[in-house]
Amino acid sequence: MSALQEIRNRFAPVLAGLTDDVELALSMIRASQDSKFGDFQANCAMPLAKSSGVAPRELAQQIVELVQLDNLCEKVEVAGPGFINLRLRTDWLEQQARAIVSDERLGVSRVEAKKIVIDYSSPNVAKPMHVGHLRSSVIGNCLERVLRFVGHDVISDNHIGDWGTQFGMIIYGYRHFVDESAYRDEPVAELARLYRLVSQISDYHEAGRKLPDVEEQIEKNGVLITQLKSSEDDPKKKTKSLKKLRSEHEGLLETLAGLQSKRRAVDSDADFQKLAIDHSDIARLARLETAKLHSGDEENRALWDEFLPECLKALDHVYRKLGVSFDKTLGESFYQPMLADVVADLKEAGLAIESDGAVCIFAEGNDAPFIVQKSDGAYTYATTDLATIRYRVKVLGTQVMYYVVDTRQSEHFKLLLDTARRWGFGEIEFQHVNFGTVLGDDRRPFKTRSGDTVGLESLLDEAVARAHEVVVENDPAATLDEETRRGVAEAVGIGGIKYADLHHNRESDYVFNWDKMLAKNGDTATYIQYANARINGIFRKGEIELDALRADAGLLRLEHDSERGLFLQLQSFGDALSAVGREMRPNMLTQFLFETANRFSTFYQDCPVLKEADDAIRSSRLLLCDLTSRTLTLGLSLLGIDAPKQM
RNA sequence: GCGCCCGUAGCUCAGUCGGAUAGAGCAUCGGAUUUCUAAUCCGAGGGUCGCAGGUUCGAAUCCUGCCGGGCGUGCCA
Repeated sequence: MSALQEIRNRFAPVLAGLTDDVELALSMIRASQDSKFGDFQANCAMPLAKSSGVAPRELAQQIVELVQLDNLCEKVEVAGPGFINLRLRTDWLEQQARAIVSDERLGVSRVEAKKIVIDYSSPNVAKPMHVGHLRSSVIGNCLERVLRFVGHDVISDNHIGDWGTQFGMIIYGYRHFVDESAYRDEPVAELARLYRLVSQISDYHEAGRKLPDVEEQIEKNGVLITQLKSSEDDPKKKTKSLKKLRSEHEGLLETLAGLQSKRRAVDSDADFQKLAIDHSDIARLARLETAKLHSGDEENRALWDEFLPECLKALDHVYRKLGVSFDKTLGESFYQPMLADVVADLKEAGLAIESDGAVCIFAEGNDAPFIVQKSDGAYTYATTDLATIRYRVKVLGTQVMYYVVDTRQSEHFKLLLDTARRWGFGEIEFQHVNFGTVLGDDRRPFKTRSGDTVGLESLLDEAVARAHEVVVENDPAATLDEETRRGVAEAVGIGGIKYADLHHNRESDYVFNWDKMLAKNGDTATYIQYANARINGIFRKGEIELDALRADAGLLRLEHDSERGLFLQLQSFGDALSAVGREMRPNMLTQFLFETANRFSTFYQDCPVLKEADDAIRSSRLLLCDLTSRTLTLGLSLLGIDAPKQM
């Protein structure tokens, strides 16, 4: 049990006599932000004073006198308007260490288990994964690990898009453009090429159709701007409309550039151009192939059966590099047979009605409908999502569902979850665990120089390659062999990418920056990994037997400020993890680990370990090192990051 | 038009059920090393928390208005 939990337990009976909402009052006991106020502070006296009619400081004093803290805290002060400042007795802290040293879970207790499905990553198969899939995969995987560690019964589910329009495109491509030998050698690469080819031709024609429109709009827009400039409107209003028009203008120019580049990609190559012209109706025909697949056409179904395993293999390849795996991979195709029944059920329940030929669900206070069947009879992802919810609850027995999905889909999830509640799943706890966009230096969504989305696999490879350079640079004496170096590069590279993502508040957009994520200093994975490597360096150099050390461990001695500060941090590991699980925020774990590594580095500077002459102090420090290493290693592993023993 | 989100140090960001003098990293400047790995440590400077009101003992945090930016918005997922 952490010190914070212990303090809260001591306060609970006293606060129960003062308020109905003890939990709320207890949540106001927290670690002090400044050590001069002690280790912990209770801020509950001020708000409680209001209802009880006693002066806050006086109430704080009364609470202090009633709470049984004798063996726990050394001094208790009432300060300011009614803060209660607590400082732990060092001998109490030293006692705690015993329990943690012998506990594999490092003193982190388990919560009451809930059956949770966490839905993340969810790429479309047959298209290469890109940087947009990074956040969902990394955040989702971290939360999965944390939730499981704190004791929940977790199922991770990769809800892949394996039944969508991309298969029509691949089928069309396969029928017309396949390179047989390339397909035999590397089916996935060939399928990806076919997908890209078909979408390029399709985009080419679409761009051709749209170009005149966009050009016309730009012209109109230009005229509007000129007119507005010379108009006699209220100047404030004028500036505002002008600004809006200009930003629209910029948007249009960007669209125009995009369309022109799609045209150029084809026109610049005479053969390609000819091919495109020969397949001018490609978009419609590809859609037709999709429709045939969905309506049970045998040939298309056979092709789908042939392609899908290859696509899954390609995904696995990336997931292996990323260190991510799933309990289930139940994609759109899995739910496809259930969709008709879902719509029928929704209609019967009186939730879904027909509107403009589509079957829609309207939510109160929302204009946009939730469309579960399009006017052409096809189902949508909304239908699939509802079928998924029903399956997860009825078949898997799920109590909690988390969706780790881009924040731009908030509207969809709002409607989905509202519908689910009205459909009879009101008892289920749903949360859209939303996240922001990965941006480039230009603050636009992260793209390559040529404007393409960044492939996830190449991104990971580049991270490892860059990390390898850093490893070599930092090991001029070549004390590490090449295999070790590669292992470190992998841990540092992949870890760097993951950490950069996880240490931001997940709801914020963030700017992708190579130098920062692989930097040796600062709030990075490397810094934390390095702290751990140094600890293991001590063990290696001192030839320390860890099992023996733990077995005949004496008391931890926390005499030096940096020893005490480090252990105080270590014993709050469980507090950090429960915060992550409660808020679904991995950055609360990265923050904990950074702070831990930081305090270790200070301790390392201040307190010699192997060189310490006093045996008791020496072994106490070794034990502290061991606890730190175990905490860092476990903490990093919950982020999905490796912790090399040497680097 | 409507809806949602954001605006914190030169830069990148924490700060989420209101709490003490608003924090970190980078960058800048200064200091520490015959090292238990300097991929380190210690210190300094740097802020009208977009603006203006309001609620409160107390506001970066809650409410209102304004300014600036992003995203979404009926048959794509």
